Amino acid sequence: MPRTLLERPDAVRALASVFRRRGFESSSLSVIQQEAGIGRGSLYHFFPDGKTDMARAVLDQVSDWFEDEVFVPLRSATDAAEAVSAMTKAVADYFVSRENVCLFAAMTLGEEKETFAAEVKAYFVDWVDALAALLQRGGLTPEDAHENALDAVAMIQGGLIITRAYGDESTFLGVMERVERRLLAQLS
Amino acid sequence: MPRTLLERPDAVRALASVFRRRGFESSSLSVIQQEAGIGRGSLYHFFPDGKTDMARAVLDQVSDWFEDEVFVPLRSATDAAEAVSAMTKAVADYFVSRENVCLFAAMTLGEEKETFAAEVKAYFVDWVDALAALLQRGGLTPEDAHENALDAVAMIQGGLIITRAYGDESTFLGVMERVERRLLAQLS
DNA sequence: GTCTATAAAGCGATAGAC
DNA sequence: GTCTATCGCTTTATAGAC
Repeated sequence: MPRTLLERPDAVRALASVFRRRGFESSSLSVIQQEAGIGRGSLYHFFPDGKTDMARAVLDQVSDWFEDEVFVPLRSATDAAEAVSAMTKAVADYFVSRENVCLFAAMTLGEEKETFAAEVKAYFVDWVDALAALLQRGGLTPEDAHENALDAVAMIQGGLIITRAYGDESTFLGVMERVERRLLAQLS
Repeated sequence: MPRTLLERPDAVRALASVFRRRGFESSSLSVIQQEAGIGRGSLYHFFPDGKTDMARAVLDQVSDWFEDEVFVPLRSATDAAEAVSAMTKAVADYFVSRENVCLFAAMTLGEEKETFAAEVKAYFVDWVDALAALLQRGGLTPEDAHENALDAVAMIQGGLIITRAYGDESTFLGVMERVERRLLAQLS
């Protein structure tokens, strides 16, 4: 008899957690089976093309979250300062609750980097461009807006790396505070 | 007869190049053998404990380079502004000539992250602390110095990620320019 | 939709000749 | 110091019962 009946989105969430904790390449199917609590049969039922399919589904889910919770709010905001604060808060909460790992950043290294190069590029382009457009609406020149947006996203991503190296979550929160402060300073 | 007689440092350099291009976990011994041009027998002669030994040797070599070319100059500098410019130039040249990959950052994810956690932490602590001490000598408060140092290293590391995602080297050079400019602005 | 058993390939590591 | 052959194990993926 089946252990548990699963919805695909639940499976994707469980996979994402395993990939964040162990990395994509060292998450073997045996490990995934154990740590996600999903049998091999179910995995290949939901993801017929195997591990690559699982990675794609996970990246899609992360991408959807950022689209809804970060990029759309940035694009539709009228108050630039308010939108900057909302973004830094949403992003800080997101990564703190997800092992301080950005799966798109992880995909810029290793085996699967060519496979997902287009998706990874789109993620960062969408983020930087949405933030840059907001900063421009807040009064910055196109060049300043783009540079400040790119630097902010870079600082967030680098902050995740250093936070994992330090093993100290407050490091990331400090970085996020200063990202917010620096962006707000540009708007005033 | 032996194909080529190799010195260990040459082998380490070749390994580093393979690890940067393919990542540690997807560099199988067959791949290493082919791309580094070192036979299996030689690899286990130089690195008796296998892949972990190879990774340790590569990280040690990177660490030595940063110690000599970045950390020591930062610690011994008297002119803070000059030292900031020297650091950003050295670091920019280094990563541009090495596939825009920081192997220590790569080791914050995946299989071997526990194995090298201490070395990885030491690398980032040494870098941030050496830069913070310099900024403090340049007139910043201890708190401001440490925050600005950490943010600079984070921006560099995040800049590498976005540069790989964009597939465009000039992105990294732009980030490095602005890291330099921001640090110099603090010193004036 | 989930299970177990198994196939085929690749893995890291070792041994022993040269 | 380098080579090749090989061991034992794990890997991804598949097949077929339930």
